[in-house]
Amino acid sequence: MPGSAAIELASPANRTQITRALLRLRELILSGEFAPGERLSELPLVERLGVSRTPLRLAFTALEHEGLLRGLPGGGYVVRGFTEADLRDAIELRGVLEGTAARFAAQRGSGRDQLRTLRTINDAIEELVHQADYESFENYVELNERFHAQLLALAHSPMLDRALDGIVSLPFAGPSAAFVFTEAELPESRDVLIVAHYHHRAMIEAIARREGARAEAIAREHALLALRNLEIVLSHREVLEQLPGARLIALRPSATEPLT
Amino acid sequence: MPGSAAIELASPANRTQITRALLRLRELILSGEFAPGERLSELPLVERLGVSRTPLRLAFTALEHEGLLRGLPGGGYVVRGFTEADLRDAIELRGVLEGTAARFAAQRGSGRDQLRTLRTINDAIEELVHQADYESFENYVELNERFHAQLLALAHSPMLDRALDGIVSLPFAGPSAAFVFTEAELPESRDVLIVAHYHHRAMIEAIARREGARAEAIAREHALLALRNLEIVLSHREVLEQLPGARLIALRPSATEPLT
DNA sequence: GCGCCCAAGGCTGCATGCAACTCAGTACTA
DNA sequence: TAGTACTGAGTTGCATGCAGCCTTGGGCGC
Repeated sequence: MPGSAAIELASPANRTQITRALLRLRELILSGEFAPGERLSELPLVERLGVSRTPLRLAFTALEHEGLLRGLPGGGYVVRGFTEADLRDAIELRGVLEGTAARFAAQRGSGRDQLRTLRTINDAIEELVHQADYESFENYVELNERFHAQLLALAHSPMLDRALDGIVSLPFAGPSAAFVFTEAELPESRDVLIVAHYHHRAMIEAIARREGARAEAIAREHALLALRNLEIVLSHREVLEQLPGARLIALRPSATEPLT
Repeated sequence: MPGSAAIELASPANRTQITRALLRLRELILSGEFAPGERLSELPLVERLGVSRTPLRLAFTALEHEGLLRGLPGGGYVVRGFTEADLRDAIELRGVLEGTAARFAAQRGSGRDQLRTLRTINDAIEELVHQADYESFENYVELNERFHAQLLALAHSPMLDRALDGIVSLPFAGPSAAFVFTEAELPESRDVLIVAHYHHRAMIEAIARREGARAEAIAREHALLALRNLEIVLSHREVLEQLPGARLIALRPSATEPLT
């Protein structure tokens, strides 16, 4: 579940009623339990989630800032829907921001051992790229997330962390979200992983050589790879269903099943 | 007060107790009433703001997401401080995102009349650039904000809006924040306005010609202008005081007044 | 004298009652 | 028939009481 661990913000302590409500509610929304635009009333959810209205409201506001809910002028919240254009923009924005992270990393080039960590992660990825079993894939996703997290760490910019959080918290915009289709063993899957791994290597090289502009360009192109994945997913409806929050996406009429 | 109107999010209706608490509390924080790292307790603020604990807490969470407060693991909130590096990064990130907005505008080039609106705003700015009185300056700031808002509108990207909101909501990162020093009539002020206006014109031209890369580069450089302003402000402590949220900034020792 | 433990105060997390607001449906009037 | 005003249900906004947590200070034991 990408993005679920993104905005923890741990404002009040964890394992509170707020956290309970937040996790459960986010799960319900991403599972498509509510239709986009549907209003979420407090009282029905109170008994459904087993928390009282106060923490539930705080969970609402958290989800609003996270982008999954939208506040109504007269009070109350509705589930937010996304268009295909939103998905594309979110992914491209992630590319822009990760590109900035890569550039910062190259320009500032502080942590020598931090860069080594990045290399270590990527070496581990290399061993998985050519494997086809499901477990390897799960490991790949895990390592891929760590790679991107480490890249961000190399940038040494809390402000950049914040900005990227706002994008990655969306269910489909994380660095691994679009890989879901690989699970379905679509034929295009293998090559994408190889290219992605090449991007990682090139990025590391550019950062090590302090080639900021190149590092930025590669990171952007790397995200566009996810965009390509998304196009594939959008054209395979049976795979799309596995994408978290798929029910929140308003498909273009052309991609929609005919009205029966 | 840049950024104060940024995240309205109008979640619950306006003119509520939450809004009252939010506006007043933000004002108090930006005015430097609380030191960075200082803990904000609910009860003292309840009597000070005249609202009860419930809306106050919601205001806390809003300010946390806005970036002015930080939640403690054990509960409670502290005022967040910023380093000079944070300021620089925030401004540079605004440049990156506004650059993306300009590129989107160039690539998508939808609204012909929207672009005309941008031109109209900039024509109005042109008449003010060479005036020196205070009223003109206020109008300039107003028009400058509108220019940047309109540029964002041209991008037609709600996701981009969101990302930029997260940056601009910071008190010193808005497109006009660094212009405060002009009020103090520092000698460098005039030329900056002229260059900024040139950037605006070049941006419009690039967008009209669908030159995405150029539009992006100009917008980035345009933000770096604010960065230069910031450097000037940071070296004039008497002007710095006028920057909203100045008391939240941890100055480098070199720029700090000697320990007396 | 130093360190640990205990207790008390203060603070936040949570639940719930009350009030005000919004919206929908209906009936009445022009 | 169309428009308006009213009423009612449902919902959210707000305040406050209570309970549990963390912190801090003092006292006691080693």
